[in-house]
Amino acid sequence: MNSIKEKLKDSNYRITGQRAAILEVMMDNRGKHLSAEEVLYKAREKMPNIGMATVYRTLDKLASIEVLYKTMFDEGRYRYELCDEGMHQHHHIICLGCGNITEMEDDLLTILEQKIESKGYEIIDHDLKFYAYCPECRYNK
Amino acid sequence: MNSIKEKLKDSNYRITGQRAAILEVMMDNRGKHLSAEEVLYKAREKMPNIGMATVYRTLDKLASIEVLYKTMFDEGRYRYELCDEGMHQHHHIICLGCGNITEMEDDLLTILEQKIESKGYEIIDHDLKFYAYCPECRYNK
DNA sequence: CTATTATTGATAATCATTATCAGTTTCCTA
DNA sequence: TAGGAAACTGATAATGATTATCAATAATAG
Repeated sequence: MNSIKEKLKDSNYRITGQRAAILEVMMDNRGKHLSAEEVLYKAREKMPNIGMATVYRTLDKLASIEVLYKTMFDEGRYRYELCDEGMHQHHHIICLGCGNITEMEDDLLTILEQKIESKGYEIIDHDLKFYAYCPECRYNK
Repeated sequence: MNSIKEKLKDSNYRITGQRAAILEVMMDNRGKHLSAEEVLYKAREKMPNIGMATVYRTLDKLASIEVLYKTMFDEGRYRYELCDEGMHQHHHIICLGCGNITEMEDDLLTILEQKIESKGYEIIDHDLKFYAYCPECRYNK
């Protein structure tokens, strides 16, 4: 939580009411993957006049200083989640039935990364998604 | 190559001039990841009047019978590539410098998948991307 | 307190993709 | 082989998410 404030200060980023509201929304929804539209509606509960342009701008800004993580889950729109510490090695499981996204921690990819780096690449990040049926949807198929 | 024709027949899929052109484009560009727009322009070299709606329709149809593979690389648009045999276990390395996408074969994910399945999930597919600097871009940074 | 600068919301613009629809082609069957 | 049902096409309009524009407002440094 501290480290978020540090990141904000480090990037001479003016903390306004709307930005605080958006940050609050993201912190209230730790672990969830919200679309810009979802953030807009939730933020309007705290600040009714907030506009969608502000939401997009703020989310992108927060992603650029690594307070948020911005990903596209093959559905044609971006989703945002709060960057936790230890967030580096986390993967997503997307349920093909209900669409829910859950996370798993793991660190098995280092072997693969070493393989790639031995070919001269410098790896910055990775992104691993599993498409699956969750226990419930599997049962109801 | 045969298996493509089989897939087409199996899905009572009418093979027209435009579809042949699009398939040709994809086969000429084996291993590349083309956007719909790129396919359109390349297909127009073979058939000048082909329309973009046809390209989208055909690409999606080919993806649905697993002749093509449709993915989104975090840039807001879909890309298509020919499904090779043994395509199942292949991952993408996206260069953050030049944007080139290369592939690697591997099979280390089965361990992870077993872990997830032991929790009751049924895994259908996965998608692993590495964001990196390729040897050349790394050198010129 | 005031000038500079960043931020905001409304709106229009953009970009990729999808839907619509009338005209055309293909295929099946009589 | 003709004729009709069904699939396919291209042009165009519509959609949905995101980005750009711009005048008005708010925050900050001096």
